[in-house]
Amino acid sequence: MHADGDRRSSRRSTRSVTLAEVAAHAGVSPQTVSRAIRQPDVVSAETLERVQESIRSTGYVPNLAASNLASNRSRTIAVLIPAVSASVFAETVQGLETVLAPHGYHLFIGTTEYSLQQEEEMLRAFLGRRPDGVVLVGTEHTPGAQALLNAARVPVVESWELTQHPVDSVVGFSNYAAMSALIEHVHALGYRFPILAGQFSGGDVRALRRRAAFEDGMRRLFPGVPVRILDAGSAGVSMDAGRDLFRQARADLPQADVVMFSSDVFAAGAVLEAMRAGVAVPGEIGVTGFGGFDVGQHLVPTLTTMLVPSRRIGEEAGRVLLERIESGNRPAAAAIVDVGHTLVAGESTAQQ
Amino acid sequence: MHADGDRRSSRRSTRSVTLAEVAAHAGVSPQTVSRAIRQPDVVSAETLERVQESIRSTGYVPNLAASNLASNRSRTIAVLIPAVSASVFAETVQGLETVLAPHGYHLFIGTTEYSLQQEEEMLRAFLGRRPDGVVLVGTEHTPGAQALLNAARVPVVESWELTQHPVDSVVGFSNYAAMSALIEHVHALGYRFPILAGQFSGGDVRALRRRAAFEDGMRRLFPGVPVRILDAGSAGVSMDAGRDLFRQARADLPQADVVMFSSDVFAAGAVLEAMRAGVAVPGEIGVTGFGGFDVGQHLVPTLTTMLVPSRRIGEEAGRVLLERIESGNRPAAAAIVDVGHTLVAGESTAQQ
DNA sequence: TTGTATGCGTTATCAC
DNA sequence: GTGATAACGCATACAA
Repeated sequence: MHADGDRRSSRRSTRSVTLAEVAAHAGVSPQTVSRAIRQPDVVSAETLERVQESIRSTGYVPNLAASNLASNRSRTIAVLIPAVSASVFAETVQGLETVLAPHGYHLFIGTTEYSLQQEEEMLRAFLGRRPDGVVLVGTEHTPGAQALLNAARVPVVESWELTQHPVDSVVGFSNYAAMSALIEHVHALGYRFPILAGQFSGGDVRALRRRAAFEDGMRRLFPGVPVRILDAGSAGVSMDAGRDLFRQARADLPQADVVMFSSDVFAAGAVLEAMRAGVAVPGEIGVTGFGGFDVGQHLVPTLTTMLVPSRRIGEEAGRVLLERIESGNRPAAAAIVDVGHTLVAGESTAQQ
Repeated sequence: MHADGDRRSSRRSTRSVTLAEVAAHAGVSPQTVSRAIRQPDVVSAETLERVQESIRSTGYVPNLAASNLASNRSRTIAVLIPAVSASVFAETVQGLETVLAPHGYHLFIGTTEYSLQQEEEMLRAFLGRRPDGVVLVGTEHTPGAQALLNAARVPVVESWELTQHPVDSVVGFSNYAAMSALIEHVHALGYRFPILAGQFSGGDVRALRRRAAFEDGMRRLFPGVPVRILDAGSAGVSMDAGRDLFRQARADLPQADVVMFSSDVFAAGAVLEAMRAGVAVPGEIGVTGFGGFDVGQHLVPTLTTMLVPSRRIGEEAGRVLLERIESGNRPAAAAIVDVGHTLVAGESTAQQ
């Protein structure tokens, strides 16, 4: 036993104000200060006033690491996305933040750069923070990541895809169904030789799903037509790459009458390249995108695309997490939320 | 005193593996496990091997909240930006992440929605996490926020602006100088009646700096020419708003021969609206943007703009933080880093 | 309504 | 090279 109240300088490194100091200042016990903060209505009015005054004058900021340790709740959500600078995921993060911040949850953001291996590593590091929830992009993970998630006993929301067997819950849409709907639209317009262009070797699993839908759609709707796919490699999703893909399509596959891009970013680059090169879209060749980005709807011609509710994915994921957390994470609450997708019939394709 | 090693169920809520359990499994003391993780070279080879094996087989994930509490280091950086979905700040976050993640620092992201009041509130909440560093956007903060920052005794990097008197360090560029350079370029091209269009009532302090530079530039370079500014209100920065601003400019200020937008997003919307409306840019009217976004350089015509190194701001901020943290945050290390800006003379303006 | 005792999982200190 | 012990700052259970 030792005398308390004084500062033994042995370990003390921060000079930040502690709850105990506020208590001393207010002439009450630490417990009362804690209560005054977290359940103000349980404390008498005078005491509350005195404590609040002490908090103000001492400049007390509660140490959430200590709170976390003691209460085993971190009020933290770990979010792993392929890249922050990819605007679609930024929208999702914004959606999460909008829903979670008002409830006192803060977001840890990490980027995987489309690598499942890196996802596992970041996950391991993030789980050390004992988050109250985890949000991932995609439904594919390394066995190691799966094991970590299962062991963590924390609500997990996978996103941007759908599966009947999520780790826990999932909020997204079917990339396969969305791309299928798009190629059906192209077929209905009377196009005869669609090709797919995009980036399929950078680790983006969802792009691969869309490619599979294109391939299956070709065989189903365009029997006899060769299935042609242009791959930008792993150069990154940029308008520059879209421009290059479009040039390549014109040069190597002149028979194609519509180029379906795996992202609006590529498609926008293509439409602008077409304009610069004097190629009429949709007159000479049709173009479709994927994503429903702002820029596509302002282009001349506007883009035919598949609109994906990026922000809503974040909002729904946030709601699912809150529900799971509040409910004490009982298994029954697991959810599969399909946010759907919307075909946008723009001017970059036309009835043939 | 009590017997250790067994689990008293009274408080225990997590069933996650603890360091002590790993120690028991390996037949060593907890301290040795801790060392094996953090200073592997201090532990004997056999012990190290045994501990690592125990970590693997138990699935141990260190609790960083406890580590934080004991070591008084959180390996956490608090980042407050106006909005995640604004791509420029997402780039900055990406830059921060790139530099900091390899050093084991994780990012807490919060959004202020361009409100200084909200910045203060989020800051208060974030400081409770005891971050090892703080990154803010802008050099203007509420007195309350200033007080919090000073009391926190943590490296702080302000960004996206410059000042001679930062709270601590600052990484950015002069919005005033950048806009001044742009209007000088417009003047050199022979334009006679520039107007400014953008959003100046949404709380974006940096946009106000640019507006001030425009106003001063007008008086200096275009004496006698009325200073006209179109404000989009607080509707948000979107291509839609850019389109509307352009229409308004054509309708209300037909004498203007160049519209200077406060963001490339507005300018891109304007250029595309001009195309749709059959207005020749730069033939009938010139357009400039601000930011140097990807889309602007692919438009037809390409955008005359001021390129801002968003990502580099994040990278430099990360480096400054690392340096400050490693050096024990001694005041001498404070830095003022000017990342500069680059004029991009595009096709949307022409010699008159 | 308020106070006391104790544990949360880790690291720092110091002894061996 | 390894271990025992005492913090770190707060929240929970229980007592008063």
